[in-house]
Amino acid sequence: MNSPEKKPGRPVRLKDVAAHLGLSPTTVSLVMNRSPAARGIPPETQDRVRAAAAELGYRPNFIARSLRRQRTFAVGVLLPEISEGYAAGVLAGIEDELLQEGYFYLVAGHHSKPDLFDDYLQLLTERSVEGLILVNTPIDEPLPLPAVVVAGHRELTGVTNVAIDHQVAARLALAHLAELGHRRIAFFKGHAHSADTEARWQAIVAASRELGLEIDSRLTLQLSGEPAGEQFSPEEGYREGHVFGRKLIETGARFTALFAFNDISAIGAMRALGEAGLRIPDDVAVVGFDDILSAAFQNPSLTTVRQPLHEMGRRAAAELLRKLGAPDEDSQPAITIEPTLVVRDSTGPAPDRA
Amino acid sequence: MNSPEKKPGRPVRLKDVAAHLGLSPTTVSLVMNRSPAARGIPPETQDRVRAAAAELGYRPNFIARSLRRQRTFAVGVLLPEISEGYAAGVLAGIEDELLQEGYFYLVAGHHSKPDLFDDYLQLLTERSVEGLILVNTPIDEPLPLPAVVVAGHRELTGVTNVAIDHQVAARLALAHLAELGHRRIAFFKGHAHSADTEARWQAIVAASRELGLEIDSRLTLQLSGEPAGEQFSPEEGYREGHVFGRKLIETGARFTALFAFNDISAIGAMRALGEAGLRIPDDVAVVGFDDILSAAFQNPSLTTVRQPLHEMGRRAAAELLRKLGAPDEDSQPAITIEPTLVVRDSTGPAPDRA
DNA sequence: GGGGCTGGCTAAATCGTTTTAGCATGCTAG
DNA sequence: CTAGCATGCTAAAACGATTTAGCCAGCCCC
Repeated sequence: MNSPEKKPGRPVRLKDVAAHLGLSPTTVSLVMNRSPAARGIPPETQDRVRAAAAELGYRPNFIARSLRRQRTFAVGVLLPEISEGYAAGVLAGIEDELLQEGYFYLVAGHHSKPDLFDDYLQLLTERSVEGLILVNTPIDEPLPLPAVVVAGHRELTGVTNVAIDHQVAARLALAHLAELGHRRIAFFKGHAHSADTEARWQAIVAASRELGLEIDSRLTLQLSGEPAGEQFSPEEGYREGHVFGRKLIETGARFTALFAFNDISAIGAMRALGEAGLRIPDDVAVVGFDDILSAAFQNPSLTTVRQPLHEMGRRAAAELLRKLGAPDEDSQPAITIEPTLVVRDSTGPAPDRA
Repeated sequence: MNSPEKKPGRPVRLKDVAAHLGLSPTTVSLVMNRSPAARGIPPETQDRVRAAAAELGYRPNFIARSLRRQRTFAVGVLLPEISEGYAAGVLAGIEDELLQEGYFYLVAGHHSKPDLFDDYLQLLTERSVEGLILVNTPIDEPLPLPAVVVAGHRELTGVTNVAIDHQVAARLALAHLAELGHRRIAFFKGHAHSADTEARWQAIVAASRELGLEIDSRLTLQLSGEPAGEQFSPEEGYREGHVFGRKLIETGARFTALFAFNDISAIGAMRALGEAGLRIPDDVAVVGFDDILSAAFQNPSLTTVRQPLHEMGRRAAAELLRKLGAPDEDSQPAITIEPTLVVRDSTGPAPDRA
């Protein structure tokens, strides 16, 4: 009733509409596309064309159109693994932006295998995607298409890198702790293979200086993490957090707060601290990073720095579309996104507030 | 060095290869596609063609090929929201299967808005996807393409529904509890809008009968959950679990175990029970459903029924491809997947084991 | 020496659009 | 009366492949 013609017989083509009206395909095409060349076609005819198209249920064939116009309105997305949380969050943002702008995207998960990575790059270009978004995907060669990288590991000329603003992240977390009176803060550094590790640590060092905090190297533990290319396992991270929580206590150095590299290790550490008889947040305050789903469900719930994954995806997609629209302008090398601090129950006043 | 020609100048077309060899495009095409009609072309020429293609870096244009062959090797995926955990898990499975078989997919997240849903269906068909996979997406009209549904809400003729085997799920959980000596078990039923609610409850009733367990209606609470179409919020679910955990205690009816509808509500309930001074698993055993990431990180870690989301996605994709390959055979109306029980620390022997 | 066959290829149509170049027709202006 | 110019359309060539229908040369055989 609501849609005029839904015989699934076979799709109506431009030619059918033209024949039905006794006009040429050219005319119908011009009208349907509101082409400037349709200037010469009187409004009355235009209405007839549109009416017929609607009546017959004409839908232009995107494939044919793509071939002719050399535009696919599709971009390729490369990521390690869809169900990974980080990638899914970013992808959701990418999707929102792209669909809104009339684009679709093709996704390929390379599971961190470099050879698959190249294969998929091939397949995507074969399918004529117009640009690429790489999420958490290391790449050294220059890319054959306009590209934007989220959490890029390396700087590539002409490729925009969308990343979190580590300065802000570090300041948010440390200012929060400092304000609560914490002076002796322990840190988990990221594993060496992660792109974020070094930048974040530099930011922490800088923010500490600003706030007049001293960093005790005995209280700075580096997560070993998974070797690059291995299967990402959250449980591993949790276990390591647990082990490192114990290690912290064993150092004997006094600390009243912990800023972990991510929520997973923070949760592991909370468990270890609890087992050692320390109360959170009364004896030790804990701040995580990422704001994964579990963070809110911990006991106590975890204060953490939230990465706005959705927005990072959106911005990455928007920047790519901008590039596609204006290929000649040179693009900014980086877009940094401001994280936010989600204060929950794992942080409170320092016990030795003097 | 490894790839002969990577001038990004402009892509090499079939015609270029033909010209370079002094042959016709036809010949090159026949050879490249290993078409049966290439029978008449001597191996020597075939080798020359392939060598030239490799040398020039020829990659067939998928768009042109799709237009001519009326095959896109692409399917459309409709889901509520990518970053939703459930959907992401299923999508990862879909992806694995499809990429392996040389297909790509276009995803559209409709955010549970029925009008968006129809729009995207249009857009996907316009892009000539060959089939559809709907994840957790309600639909009443028949679909214009071969389709497979994951967690379908309704039966549709010709559409295969991939779903978890609720019988097995209920038996796994209840047998585990019964074996530990639990007789008085509380239940959280799903909200009325969920497709799984009714099927699962029926299965629970049946399994209880098999195991000789009685269901106490006072201990059976129905989650109100989000109204259909609202934003899915895990925190809501957690809060509701918390409230319902308290309600259970307030009923005054004795129970030694809880089988929740999902992990989120189980986690909320665990918190409430703990706050009421009950120890888990010593006083009350708790079983969840889904095995979300957080389940493993709870204290105590949560025993739960795991839905093999990845496999459900794989099976859905495989079934769709089968349909595409053999459109005439009638397909099975349903594929049920066996869940597994992940035993962790939230379950133990019943306190009143007599 | 001519019909038929085989081997090795190719011309041309086709998929469903977009787009460039231009054709009638009628009116206006000089 | 005719050049010029709108007006309203269309023919045909793309886009880059696949596929059908055949062409031509040479050879065999009777």
